Amino acid sequence: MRLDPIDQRIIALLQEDARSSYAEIGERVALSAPAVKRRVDRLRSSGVIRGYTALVDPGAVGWTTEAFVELFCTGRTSPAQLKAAALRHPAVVGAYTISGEADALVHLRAMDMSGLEEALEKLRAEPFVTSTRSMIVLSRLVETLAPRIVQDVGTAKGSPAS
Amino acid sequence: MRLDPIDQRIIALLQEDARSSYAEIGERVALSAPAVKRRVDRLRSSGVIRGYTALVDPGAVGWTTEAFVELFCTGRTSPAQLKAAALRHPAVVGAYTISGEADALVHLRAMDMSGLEEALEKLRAEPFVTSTRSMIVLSRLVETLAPRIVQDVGTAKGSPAS
DNA sequence: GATGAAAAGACTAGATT
DNA sequence: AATCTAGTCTTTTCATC
Repeated sequence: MRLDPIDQRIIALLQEDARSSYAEIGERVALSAPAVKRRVDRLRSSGVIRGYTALVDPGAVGWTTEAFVELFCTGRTSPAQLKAAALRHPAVVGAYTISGEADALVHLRAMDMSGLEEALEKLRAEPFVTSTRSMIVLSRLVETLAPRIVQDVGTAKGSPAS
Repeated sequence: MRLDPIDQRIIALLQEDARSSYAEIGERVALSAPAVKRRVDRLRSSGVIRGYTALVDPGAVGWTTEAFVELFCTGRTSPAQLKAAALRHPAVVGAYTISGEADALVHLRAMDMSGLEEALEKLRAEPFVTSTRSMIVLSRLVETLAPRIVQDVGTAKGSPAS
């Protein structure tokens, strides 16, 4: 799907505040509210915008412990298999197949250290996991929950505009 | 700040769809719309809800390449120093101090491999970085952009409710 | 094909009970 | 916390470019 500059600005505005009104957005992109709504509807149905979410302070809701775990797997473990396993474990908030020594990297979040330990234990019990290497998060320095949109299409070379 | 079960359900509903109306939420938690708004306002001003954002498919906006990079730093590099550096680099979408061999883990997102390379190069140029170890993401299997809320306070032991 | 204008219905936000 | 009310927003329809 092709995104024109107005689409991009609308997406950026919705990333900043997903609850802003169409009228508000329209004001900033010089379009009427219905026109904005039509574009947003199209962006949603085409999958560019997957949804809207509230950004919640993990600590405030009791989610204080997290870790990144490198997974070493048996010979031929498929990404689909890994994905299915990741989805089975509710503590998994991110999972990626990666290059390098390990086969996958899993991002775990738990309420406390014992919860993390329990989640890790369950993960290690997966039949295809041969070993793991854990990196416990000591402090979260930065976390951009939504991918920032490219502001300058074609000119940017790997660095998102602020 | 204390969250009662209704607060938690409201948060969960807003995480599912940050654009749902107060009336809609009120229906599902058996409260009037104004009552829901008051609670949401309180959650926002107390910092439990930090904001609302649109979830955008990174690929759809040209953000196709990512990596996790372990940072090895000089003797005494402070978390504050790391954080400041991370914020200077727009490709950094996540940064954590960690236990284990490395001192920090940085999550990078770029438009393509050359963008990633460039971002990595800049990161390595930071004076406190002695070496790095990169894990290029081959495929994103799972990514829960918002931390899931605990549904059963006190009973859950490290695993978020679905 | 996309935009703007207008109208009906729904929602928000503040005051009151 | 619910109700009420005025003002605003959303959403559909329709005409226009």
